[in-house]
Amino acid sequence: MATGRTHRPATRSRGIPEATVARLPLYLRALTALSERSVPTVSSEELAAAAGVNSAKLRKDFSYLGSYGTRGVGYDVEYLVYQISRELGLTQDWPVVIVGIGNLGAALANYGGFASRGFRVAALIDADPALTGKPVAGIPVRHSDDLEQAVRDNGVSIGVIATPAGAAQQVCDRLVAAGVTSILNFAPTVLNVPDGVDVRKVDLSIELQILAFHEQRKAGEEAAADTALPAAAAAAVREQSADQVSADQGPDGDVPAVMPA
Amino acid sequence: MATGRTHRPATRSRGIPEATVARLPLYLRALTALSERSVPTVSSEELAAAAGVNSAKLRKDFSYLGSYGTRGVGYDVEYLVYQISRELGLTQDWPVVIVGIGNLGAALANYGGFASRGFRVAALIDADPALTGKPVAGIPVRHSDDLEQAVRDNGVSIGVIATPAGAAQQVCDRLVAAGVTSILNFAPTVLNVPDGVDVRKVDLSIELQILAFHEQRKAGEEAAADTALPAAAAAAVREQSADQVSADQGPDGDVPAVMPA
DNA sequence: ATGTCTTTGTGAACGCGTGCACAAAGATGG
DNA sequence: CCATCTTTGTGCACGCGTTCACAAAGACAT
Repeated sequence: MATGRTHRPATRSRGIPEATVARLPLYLRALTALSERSVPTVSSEELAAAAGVNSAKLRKDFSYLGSYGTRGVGYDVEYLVYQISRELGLTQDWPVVIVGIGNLGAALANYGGFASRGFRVAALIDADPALTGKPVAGIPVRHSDDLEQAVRDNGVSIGVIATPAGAAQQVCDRLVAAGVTSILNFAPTVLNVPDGVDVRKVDLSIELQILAFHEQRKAGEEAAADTALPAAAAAAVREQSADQVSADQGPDGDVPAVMPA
Repeated sequence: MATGRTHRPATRSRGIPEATVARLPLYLRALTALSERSVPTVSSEELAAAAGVNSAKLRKDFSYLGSYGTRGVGYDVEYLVYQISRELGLTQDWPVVIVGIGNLGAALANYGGFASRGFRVAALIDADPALTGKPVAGIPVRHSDDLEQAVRDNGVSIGVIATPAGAAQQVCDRLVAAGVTSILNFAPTVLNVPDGVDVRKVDLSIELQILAFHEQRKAGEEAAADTALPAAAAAAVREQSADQVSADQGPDGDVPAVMPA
């Protein structure tokens, strides 16, 4: 989900399809669970069920990494965990900086999944001077002025933006200028970044709207009638409802934002 | 991102492609911003730039909704806001229940974007008796025992799961049994749901891992050398690194979880 | 009215991702 | 050592989504 200005050709780095990369963490999670139960091997069928995917798809995904299975037996769990971890770059340490320590930012800082798998919260940044120095999840919050310093000192290449939408682009620019090349964006805005910088978007509002769409479809097919409402009626309803919509809209574009695409 | 057991054929309800539905909220956000600035019309080119997509794609997306543009002029902003809102089902009220009021659940409850666009937090649920009755974002937390009651009384059809992974499936089952047919899942688990129930997954850990993958690619192509490491060396490194990986893994599968797929 | 200019709406081609179905590979038992 | 059985790895076809490129439609000026 790179949202850059220029079109990025679905980064198939070294031949591994983007869709496959997106599923590797899923496999890894399932494999880790098996590993903890000391299960030595799994078949593609079993693992696929655990990961919630098709077994043929899983086998094809693994085939991009190499031939790590044994026919008639399945895959060695420990070995596969290692291979996928290495492929995802999880065998190294990834210092991360979180900008915007509001409700969401604090939740992220406290997120346990952060610490595991090689991700380490190197710094917390917030523009509010009242927060400066206060520890969140055991890490003292630093002021925005220290952003560049924090990024450079820790060799941070991954930044998380959890600020209000209005500040997101500016924060993004500063992160990128300081050397960050991957951004996880929770602010409800489209970020413009130069080539070579990856952006992934997480937007709760969008997720809910998509669910609402399907919910509406499920709830009433009888509403399909006024979908094809005549032009005259549509024009009539236009002003009335447009006002109504924007009226109770609230400050949507300014909330801290929450989720993925 | 329906993660059900059975394969769901990419729900193209009434002919609107899933990919288009996922972009509609993006357009809506851009249009709302224009509306607030009292801009009367936009061309597909301008709007596409604001939403960060290709203009041809945007036009095709809109063509699925109908012919709402005027050639030589563009699209009427207010009218389009209304049409998209209606298509997404945002003209009606959507009561939502949030289960699991930890760091993340609380952040979600406080999320401003919730209130706008027709989403209303109808109830907060948590298993911890210590939280029961305490207000979060102005809404008193109710105990898990009240889950079914809360869903039924409010006519909730959308549920948000922000519990630890271990509790997610059980909570999911109860939500579904109580009548919920759309679920936004923040727990790092694959949820099994019956047909007709939509699940969207939001998983911070996965997003970070995907970023790490690309980051690794960017950082070193010289590491490509040991990618094709000989079988012997691979086998040797196997145990060592496998142990290492699972050792500093931490309780990953149990954290409250955070994001999308 | 007529011509020009802008912008939409869409036909068609292309590429990626998915899933089927099967051959090859290896384990296992006799 | 051979036969059988299991499970991987993949060739192939299909369908969705994206993009190009252009004809049709309307605005606007003369």
